Parts: sequence; structure tokens; C-alpha cells
Amino acid sequence: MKLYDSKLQSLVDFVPLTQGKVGIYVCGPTVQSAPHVGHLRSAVAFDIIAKWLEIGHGYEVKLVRNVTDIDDKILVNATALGKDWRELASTVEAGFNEVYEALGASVAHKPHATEHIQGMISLIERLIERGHAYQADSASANVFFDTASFAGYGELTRQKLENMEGEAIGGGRRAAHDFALWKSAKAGEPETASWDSPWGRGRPGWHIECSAMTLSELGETFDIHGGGLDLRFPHHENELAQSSAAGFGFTKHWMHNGLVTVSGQKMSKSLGNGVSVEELFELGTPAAIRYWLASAHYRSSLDYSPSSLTEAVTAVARISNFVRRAGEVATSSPIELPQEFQDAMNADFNVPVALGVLHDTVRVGNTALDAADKDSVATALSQVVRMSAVLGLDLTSNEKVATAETIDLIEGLIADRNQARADKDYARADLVRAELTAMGVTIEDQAGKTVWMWSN
RNA sequence: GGUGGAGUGGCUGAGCGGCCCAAAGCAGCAGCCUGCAAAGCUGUAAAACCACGGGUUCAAAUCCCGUCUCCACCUCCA
Repeated sequence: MKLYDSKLQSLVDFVPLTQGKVGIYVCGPTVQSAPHVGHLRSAVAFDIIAKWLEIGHGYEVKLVRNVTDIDDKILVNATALGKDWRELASTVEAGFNEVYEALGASVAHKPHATEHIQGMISLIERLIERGHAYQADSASANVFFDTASFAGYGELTRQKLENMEGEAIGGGRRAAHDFALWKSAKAGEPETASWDSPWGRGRPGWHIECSAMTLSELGETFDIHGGGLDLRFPHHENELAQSSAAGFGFTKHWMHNGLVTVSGQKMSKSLGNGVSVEELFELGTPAAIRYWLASAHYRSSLDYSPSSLTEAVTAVARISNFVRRAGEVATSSPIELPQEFQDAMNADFNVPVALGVLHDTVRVGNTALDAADKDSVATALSQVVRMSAVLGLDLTSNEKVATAETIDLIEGLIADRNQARADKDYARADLVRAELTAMGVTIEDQAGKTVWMWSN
């Protein structure tokens, strides 16, 4: 299979470093405020990538997504809210975990920055020993990475130092692009937000966290490092510099997901065009949201609009309706995935094409249903279920989940309506139907019976 | 200034030298079903001169050159 390596800027054959095993590290959120749609896109993209490597290739995948739980913004936001920063971080993280869970994009490995302070300190010491980092001056605990000492600096994003804008020299920083590895504790910051180090009390810079956590979780060398396109510079460039300068092989491949846009512009807090997760969940089921997030190739930008989400709701309903109807006459069994689907996924995880195959299969299955061709229905059903599993689409979200009383009520109304229809009292039948609709119930008159489901 | 990416039907969105008079979905239309709608299914007309102008090739949406427009990154960001 091939994947697009965003450092090499080309499609490459993917071969795990260790046979049968794949290590993936994806940059997770800084838990400073509630998640937005962009976080979900990244999570779903890499979840599908991991699932395909597991289901499609049988690899044992270790997917790591870190949590940055100490950072300037967390401290600033906590102060503004009058909260302990640790409380804010854990509350926000719980919110992230909730939506990841809802979308089926949870990960088993979630290292926290605050749990890896010692690893970061060791790594910084190693960089100083090797001549790639320096302490600002004896009076400050600031430690910077010395970009001039590392010839490969800029190779991830193909930029030259002289062309880049940089930060003002100060605080012991020798060059505009030298970046902080360790930041001296500042007056007024909570005591709990700093740690002892050989250079004095302080806290880690952002980039060193990920280098330390990849080392701890995946070792000196691993297969894939991922994250949003906006993290390429400076974050990933700096991570690469740190880990390489420390003498580690680091990641074999880089993968970056495209950003979510609104009217063509990047969704971000600073632009104030962020779409909240709540808004998304009001418009669609988790399966529909996942479908929408996956409907554009992971490297393309994905433009948000309410109508694009309702389209996804309809599309998912088409798939789940087939599964529901087919399930009445056939059972799903483990089966080979359609070749076109496998080909699409093997071509740099081309999910839009894979979704096309899924819909094609649904159409084949529906045709078979109409023709009462049970064998073909069973095959299509099995394939659809399997493809949906790879894509992580939970098709059961509008299944009948209700209390016994509610079910009795609904079934009673349906019986009333059918009695009215039998009596040719259509006015009353329509009235009952309107009542069901108001309850959020959609009914479907099939040959000889009426089935119901929750409306989308 | 530097580094990447994008411009395909009414909309979303694939394709990246011949299988493309361009996948799939949504919307539209028709048929089936229905008491009628809705829902569901099936089929399907029209609709894309593939941003624009050149070029290469037997053959280009796909390669090359130029132009225009848009986006991202170079500060924190998934």
C-alpha cells in the first residue's frame, strides 16, 4: 500500500519498520478550551488510517495521541476563569474524550505532558551535551535549541532560515529561530506549574514534549508521525530537529491532515469562525458526522456548511436503511472486502472512493432485496457491514432504543393507524401518523406490516 | 519575501497520460409501492468545452510553460 509522506512530498510504499507492527504518533490537543471541528477531523482521519492498517493489513497498530496539559494558554485561561490550571486541563480533557468516544475515535495510549517531565529533562540534557542546546545565562532557567548547530533545520518544510520570520532576540535567545526547550518559571505563575530542573525551576517548551513522549511510547524510531497541516511549522520541524539532533531515527514517515474551513477560510479561534462540537451534534448523528469528516480525502481541506452535514445525514441513512432492511432477511458474516474498496484504501487512504464503493454495494444489495435474491443480499450486507467497520461508521445510531412503555405507545399508535386504514378512515390514520412524527418516529409501510424507526 | 496546496456539473466530491463523451453522494425527474402523502426502492434526461492562454503527445482534467484567483504555514493552532 502507498501513503503520502509529507516530508518527501510524494507517495511511498508503506512497509513497517518491524514486521507486523506499526507505531503511530499523532499530535493531540492542548487542553486549554473546548474541542472544535478541526480536532475531530484530525482524530477521525488517523483513526481510519489506524483501522485500515489493522483490518486491511492485519498489523498490530499502536496509535498514540498525546495530551498537552501544561502550556501558556492553559495557565492564562485558568487565571481568567479563576480556576486551578490542573482542574481546567482535566475538565477540558474530559470534554475531548467525550467527543472522541462519541465519534469512535478514542485511542488507548494518551500520554500527558505533565507525566513526562523527567523524560523531557533528560532529552534536553542530552541535547546540551551534544552541543545542540544552551542555557540562556546563569540567571535564567531558559534553555534554547541552537538551530545554527543543526544543519538539517528546516528540512521538513523546506525552508531556509534566512527566509523565515522569527522571534525577537531576547531572554537569552541567541538567534531568531532558536526555540525554547525549557522555560524559566515566571513570577505570578502558580508554584504547581513549574518543576525543578538542572537549570532551575520552570516548565517544558511545547515541542520537547512530543519528542520525549514519542521516545517513551514508541522508542527511538517509529513508523508514522501525524497531525494537522498547521503543525508542520514550527511544531513538527522543531520536533524533528530535537529528536534528530539527539541522535534518534525518529519517525520514518510524516502525514498531515488537511484543515477544516468555513467559507474557504481556516476554522480557528482567532478568526472567531469556529463551529462548536455541540452545533455539529445537533445537526447529525455520530455516524453522519464521521461520514462528513471522512467525505473529503484526508489531505484536502474540508469546508463546513450545515447543508454539507445534512447531506451526510441523508447518505448515512441510505446505508443504514439498507443494513436494517437486509438484516430482516439475511445475516452478515465475515467476508472479503470488495477489491475496489481495498484498492482505494491502499492508495493513500482514499476514503471518498471507498465511500463510493460502499454506496455501489448498497445499490447492489437493494436491487437484490427487491428481487428477493437472498444470497446476494447476504453478500452485500456482509460487505457493507465490513466496509462500515473499517470506516468506523456506527450504523445503529437510529436503532430502536426506548423504554418498554414508549415502545408500547408507539406500537399501539401504529396499530390504531392500521385499524383506521383498514376502516378506510384515512383522516384518522393521517392524524395518528402526524402524532408519531411529532414524537420523532418515522414509519414505513411495508408489504403486510408497518415498521418504525427514530427519525434522523 | 519564502514554502506548500487548491480551482472539475446546481451542491459536496473522486479521478492526476488512453478504460473519462469524468466515480460516488445530495438535489431534480420518472416509475414501483401507497388510500394519499411521507419514507423506501429502482431507473434516469439534461447538466462539467475539467480557472484561463500556449505547448508536448498518436492521445491531456491528468505532463510542461505562462497568467489569474483562492487557501495554508513562516506567532499559538488538529
